[in-house]
Amino acid sequence: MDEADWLPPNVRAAGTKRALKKGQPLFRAGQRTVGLYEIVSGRVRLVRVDPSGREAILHRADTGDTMTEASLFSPTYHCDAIATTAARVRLYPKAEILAEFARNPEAARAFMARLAHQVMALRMRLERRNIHSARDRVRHFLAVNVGADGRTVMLPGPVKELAADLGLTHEALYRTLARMAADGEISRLGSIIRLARAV
Amino acid sequence: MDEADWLPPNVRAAGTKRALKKGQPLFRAGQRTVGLYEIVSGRVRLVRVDPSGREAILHRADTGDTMTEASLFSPTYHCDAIATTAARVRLYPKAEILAEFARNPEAARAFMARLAHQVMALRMRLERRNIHSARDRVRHFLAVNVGADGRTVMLPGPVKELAADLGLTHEALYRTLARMAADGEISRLGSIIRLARAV
DNA sequence: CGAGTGATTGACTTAGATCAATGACCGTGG
DNA sequence: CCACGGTCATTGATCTAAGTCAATCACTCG
Repeated sequence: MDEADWLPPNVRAAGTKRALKKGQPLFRAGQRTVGLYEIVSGRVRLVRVDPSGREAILHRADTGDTMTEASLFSPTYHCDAIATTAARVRLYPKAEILAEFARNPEAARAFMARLAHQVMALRMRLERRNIHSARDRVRHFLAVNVGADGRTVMLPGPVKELAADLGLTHEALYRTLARMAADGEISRLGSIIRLARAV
Repeated sequence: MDEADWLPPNVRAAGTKRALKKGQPLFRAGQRTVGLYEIVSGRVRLVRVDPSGREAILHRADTGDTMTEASLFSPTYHCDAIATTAARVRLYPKAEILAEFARNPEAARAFMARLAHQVMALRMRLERRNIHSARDRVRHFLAVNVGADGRTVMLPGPVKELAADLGLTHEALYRTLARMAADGEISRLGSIIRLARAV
């Protein structure tokens, strides 16, 4: 279930662990790239620091995520990585990975497939963010995530997390769900949402 | 400058063109996947249609974009593609592409690099959408897109397009830029924005 | 020249952010 | 075994930034 499942065993084996204290940098812009990182625990942010010292967050990687995929194809980092919380990370060395891709086309294929799926998923989330109304954003999420029966959606985590994913405050999401339930559009059983497929 | 520049010549050569009328489907969910599409002109949307018949847009591909990268690794489509406007597309056949990847590691590498960069860019745009304030969203965009001098940002297109990218109405963006200029935070010369690096 | 598009600004409205409070639940350390 | 601190879930009240509607001007293109 891990994000790094797709890695071939010998690359996995070459992984090395490292612990970070909160606020500690993992790497800095300009340094030579070393490989693919997997967040074992904690959270790491990728930031670009502008000359005036302010941070612009490029990405937040959470427990289980991988990051710096693009750095495999670039000699140096273009942003800083800083531990947002205390964190443990695993590094899969660039040389190992690229060598494995060269000698094992199946590994390359798996990586490509993984990246392509990420692109697809990210585009979809971005598209969802183009929807202004909270309710329609929720509808979009539900439509895309219905189970095989076409009526049931299992929330992957707490509602608060979903709210962040949708780009809403948790309050706004609670209210929206409450209103949708009141209108009979959905019904809720904890983290299971059932659509009223009448319409 | 094309989105499909990275394609090796023999795959490019295998491309076949097709014209679509507005509203015409390019493919439907469930059909066998055929390859990578490049939009030569016009616009195509990827949609999932829920049982009640409403569309949830997964992605909008514009002139110059490529789409269906993930379909290279899946036997069937999981959404419909429909021409939003009259459009011309070029299809690079899946078999050609995968064969090329197998025989030419450099092509595979280029594709991986491309996907990895897309993932990075998409994550960043998503991160930007997490910023609620219009002004901070603009600041994020500027910080990430400053030129080498650290002060100048060239807008890639019309302001309206940027607004869409930022997830703002164009009015909101015009106003935000006007206010930032009034406050002396930036100055504008047409599509060139210069930051006042004082702070 | 007129149609179409981008740029810009004004007035008004509203959806969602913010601030705040409460109850349920859960692990855990004394 | 239970009290306490933490997080999630939920709802209320208030405020404001951004959306919506609308108008004007400049510009380009056939």
